[in-house]
Amino acid sequence: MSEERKSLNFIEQIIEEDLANGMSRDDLHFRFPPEPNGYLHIGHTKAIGISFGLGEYYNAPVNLRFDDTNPAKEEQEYVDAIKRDIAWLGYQWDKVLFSSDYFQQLYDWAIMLIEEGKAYVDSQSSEAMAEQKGTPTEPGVDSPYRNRSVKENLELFQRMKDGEFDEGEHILRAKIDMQHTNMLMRDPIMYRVVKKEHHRTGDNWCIYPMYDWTHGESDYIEQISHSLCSLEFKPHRELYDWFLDQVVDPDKLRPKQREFARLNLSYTIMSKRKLLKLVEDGIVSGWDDPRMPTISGLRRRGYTPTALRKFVETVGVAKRDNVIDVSLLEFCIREDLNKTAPRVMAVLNPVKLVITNYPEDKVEWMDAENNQEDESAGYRKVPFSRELYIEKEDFKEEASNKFFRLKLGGEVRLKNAYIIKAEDVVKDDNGEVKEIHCTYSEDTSKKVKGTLHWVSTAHAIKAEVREYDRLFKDEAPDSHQDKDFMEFLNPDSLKTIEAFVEPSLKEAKIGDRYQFQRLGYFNVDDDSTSEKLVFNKTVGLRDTWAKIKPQQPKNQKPQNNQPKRKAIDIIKQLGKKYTNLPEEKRLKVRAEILELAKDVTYDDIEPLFNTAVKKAGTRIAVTLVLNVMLNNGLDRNQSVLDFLSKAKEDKNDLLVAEASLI
RNA sequence: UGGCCUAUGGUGUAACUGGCAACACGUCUGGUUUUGGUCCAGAAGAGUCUAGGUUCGAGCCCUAGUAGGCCAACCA
Repeated sequence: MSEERKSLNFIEQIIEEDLANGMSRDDLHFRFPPEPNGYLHIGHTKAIGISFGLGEYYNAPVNLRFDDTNPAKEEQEYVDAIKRDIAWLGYQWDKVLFSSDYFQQLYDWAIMLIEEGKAYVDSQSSEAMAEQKGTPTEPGVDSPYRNRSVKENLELFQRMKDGEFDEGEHILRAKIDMQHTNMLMRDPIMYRVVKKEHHRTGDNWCIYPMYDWTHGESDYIEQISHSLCSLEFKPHRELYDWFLDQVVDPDKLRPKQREFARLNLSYTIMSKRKLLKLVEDGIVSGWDDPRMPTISGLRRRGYTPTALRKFVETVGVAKRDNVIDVSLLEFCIREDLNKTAPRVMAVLNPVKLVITNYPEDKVEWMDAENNQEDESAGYRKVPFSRELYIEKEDFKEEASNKFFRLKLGGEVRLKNAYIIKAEDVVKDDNGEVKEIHCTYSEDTSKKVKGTLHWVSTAHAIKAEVREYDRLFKDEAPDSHQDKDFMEFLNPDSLKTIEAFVEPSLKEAKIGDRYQFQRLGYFNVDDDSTSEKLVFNKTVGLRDTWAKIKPQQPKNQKPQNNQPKRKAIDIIKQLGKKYTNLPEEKRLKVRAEILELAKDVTYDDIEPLFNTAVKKAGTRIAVTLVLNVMLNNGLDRNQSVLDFLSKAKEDKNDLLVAEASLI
């Protein structure tokens, strides 16, 4: 059987087209080019997934190339973190490369451009040049230095390289067109003087190439076939191609830049600059704070590579701006963890439960299934005794039938143990429930609606649990022109809880992931020690109870009661397609129109008498409506008669037939 | 007084390149269940930004609008 044809995204289509037009599969070569000036975030995961995913699919090499042309911002720490994150996601690069590897080649090409009269040294202030550059709506003007002699340019550029000038004194520009509609083509800067130590080349260079001059040529040097980047680089493509034109050997592969829409996630920010601010201001504990959308943050939070890869795959690749709902990310991590995470019991907000008819010093070790989704996961033992902790929210003195947890006089099952019945409560001076007294029955076969998790007070281990909420209160915190994203910070994004967990967790190691039954997925945080267990809440379980709980407000979405569409609008829409429907469906639509016609007024229908002759479908619909209306006593005025007589002479048989019925 | 890109249920992506608008998330029912989880069955929700045009037939092609995004760093 032929496998179901998976639809290709537009980039895959471009590649398939190239292949069909004679490009060899062996020529496919991709790259991921991060600047080592920050940590990778979930948005990068999409870019990584695209290029590395293509590499996996076509079995083509993918280079990891650090775009390190700005020594002022780039650091080794970031290089290491980026490599760690990509490897953790499970992708394998072919070579680790650096744009700085190509500084000499780039310099040689620059000399060539100067000699060909296609580049010149400009010696104005950046302000003066900005002025001359014009605006998107106004053309720029030529620099007074634009026509320096080749000899002078060569000499000045040499002296720039030799460190004879300070930063800002001279720059090298490509000579293209100051009137160009694309501002990037208005004599873009190729080199600037920067007197800073570079993390790899040290002080070998005092001049550094700009992004545009570097990127395409690096792709060409590495023979990258498809250079994929995000949409904001679209205008750069023209310049990318211009620079390539200057150096490309027609016998060699010429790289192609294509752009896709970057990933945006609701309630989060994705700018490295802004994420850095959160780190520097101490809003979060670091780049890997579990609330951060960084890959390292998500890893620490308990996300898995599988879930992240599934997520970017599900999100798709296209060219329009998008905001993905965090619920999709949460779905992906739950889906993975549901299959893999061992179940354990933990009580986050405890209240004491005393089983009055259970012997004081008795302990039973109950069998508990580790993961009902995975038979090979096996069983463990959990201690049961007279005094337990259960969740406060799992008990109410009285509650409606909808609440099928524990209430006075009611019965519930204790997971992996017995069925209990609440008999009494002990309260403190403030009226808070301190203890729930209950009795148990050894008959576990009985049907009860609710099942609670619990831990034995004598055996429970104390653990710190960190529960996270979104970092920002706004759906799109950095999209407000008038407000800074920092204004939307959620002050309650971290909640630290003292919890009780079952004793089997004593052996839990950093990074281990669990499902705390009925609560959510948790993993052991890096801060955890043998003395003090620390858990992160990765994500809660889907909670349908939480959705029905708010009994009073019932704040339904207002959109739900959207006004009904007007009958005539539905008829117009049905009519539009009428003539190309198969007969069976057409008859159904016909009946529908006749029904809707009862709600149509003459004022609704009158303007449609002028429908173009070609729109047979719409005119049939009008005819059907008229039939109903005339039967209901509508006056046969001249407009109606004209419309009908024209309809009877139409070349469309269906229309003639309907008109003749009147 | 510009250039380029984009426009399909609440969200994201499809629609074999012109033939009854599909899938996932989310939402809502019902069933199973020692997790109000999972799983299973089902439903609602768009008529494809607008107006013209081409065509037997348009979400796909053409024209003109409208809306949103990107472009004026010696950043990438």
